[in-house]
Amino acid sequence: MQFASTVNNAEKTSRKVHDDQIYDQMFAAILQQRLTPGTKLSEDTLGEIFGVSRTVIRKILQRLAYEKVVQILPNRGAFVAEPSAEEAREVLYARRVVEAAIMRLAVKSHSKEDLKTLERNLEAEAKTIEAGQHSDWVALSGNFHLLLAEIASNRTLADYLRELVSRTSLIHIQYQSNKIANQSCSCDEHADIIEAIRERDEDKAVALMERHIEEIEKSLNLDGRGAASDLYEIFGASGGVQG
Amino acid sequence: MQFASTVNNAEKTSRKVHDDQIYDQMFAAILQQRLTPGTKLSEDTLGEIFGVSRTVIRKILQRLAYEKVVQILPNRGAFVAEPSAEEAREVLYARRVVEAAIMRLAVKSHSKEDLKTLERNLEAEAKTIEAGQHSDWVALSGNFHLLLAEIASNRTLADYLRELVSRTSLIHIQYQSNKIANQSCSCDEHADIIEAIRERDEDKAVALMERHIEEIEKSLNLDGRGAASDLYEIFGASGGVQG
DNA sequence: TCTTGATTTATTGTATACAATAGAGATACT
DNA sequence: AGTATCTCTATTGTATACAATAAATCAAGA
Repeated sequence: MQFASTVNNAEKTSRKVHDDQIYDQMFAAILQQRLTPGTKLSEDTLGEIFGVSRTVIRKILQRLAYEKVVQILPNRGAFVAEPSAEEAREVLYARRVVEAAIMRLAVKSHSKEDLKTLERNLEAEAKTIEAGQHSDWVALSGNFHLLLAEIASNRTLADYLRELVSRTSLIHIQYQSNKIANQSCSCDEHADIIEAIRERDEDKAVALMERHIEEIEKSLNLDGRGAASDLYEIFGASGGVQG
Repeated sequence: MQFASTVNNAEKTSRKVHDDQIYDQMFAAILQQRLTPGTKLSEDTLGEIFGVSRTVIRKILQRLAYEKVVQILPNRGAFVAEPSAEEAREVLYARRVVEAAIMRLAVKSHSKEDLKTLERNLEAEAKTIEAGQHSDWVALSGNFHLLLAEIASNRTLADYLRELVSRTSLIHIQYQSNKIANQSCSCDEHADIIEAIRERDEDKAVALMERHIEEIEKSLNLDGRGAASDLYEIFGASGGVQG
């Protein structure tokens, strides 16, 4: 599966590409939940796995840290990020803002070809839902938003959105509530958005998108204590365990 | 002069701080136009200047590159960025979007103390204009916007704005037109914005901010050929020089 | 004289060696 | 037994050595 704009800049020198391949693998591993929040990312280990020295691993970790997907603690090393509930709310607010702007641009400037691309993505989403391939669906769902950013053709906003989408994936992992029911709704919401774009109804498309992101936020469990304190819920609110 | 949030994360290990000091110096040098767009940033030279190895310089250059203040060309090295006219328009559009959102938050959540901070900054701006200290004014003017981001207390948006403001400084250097007259107006525009915030008139404050950023864009010379082709203007549109 | 090509040189890219730090574990003491 | 301190070890942070690349210089030919 190939998604939009995984690699950004990179004039294609054979060496640079190698770096980006490792980056892509780590990035994908985190978003597909094969690396879960809090996991230690040892430089030596990663170096051995990918057959490169710590030098190049460190560079990649710093990039991931800048994108807030990884957290680097001085003298302690790198860990898969564990976004707080507050950070989650910030990210979703930022997404509402950025995606509304992208939507206005996309509605104005989209071509028929763009609509087809969106529809192809939508079909793929539907298939993964039917097949119950959850992590594939998460990726495709994020990709829908990134496609819109590409259509809007504002590189700056697109870069921000890419960052926000990947952070949202991490947030989903940490704060997914049991009522995942309305995640399948999201597919319909995407369909409605495509329709509004086709009609070139800017305000409607923006409203739908804002509502869509609100739904995402609602589907999260941001109110209780954070994931770190979940032990209280897990073991019930009662007193001692050994007593 | 100390500006808002130059250093972001940095748990204060003595070593980490050292890195950030070098980063701050380079960042400031670029924004104060002591390093102009296109300047080569040699790793060896910078290492000698700051008394560290290339390792740490490379890390800093990569961070600056991620912030789009520096451009890294594979096997060629790092250069102070030379934003294109298209990039300039993108950045200013992104600013309009991000700052409108920040403004809504700031209007809602500001304290009296915040208003005083903004007014102190405004006074400092006025002084630098009187004294004709142009580069100081540019810095303070940018700082006004960063203060608003702090008041809004959405770290994600604040980080984006910080990046956008520094890129705007570079854009100003490359595309400043001769009609710098309305730059002094900006000070008044800031004053109006503070007033709207005090009145807690959200829509008015947002409208003023959007207009303010449009003014900034208007004051730039984005329509003609880019800075690279400026030689044509400089030597006139005529034919040969030697003939 | 201008262009084309090979050679040299300067600079970046990567690996590795060494230094500094933090955490784990052991030991001594209360 | 529990706590505090010390030592040791594993890992990160930094410097440096070496490899690879690109551009600058120089030479040769048209």
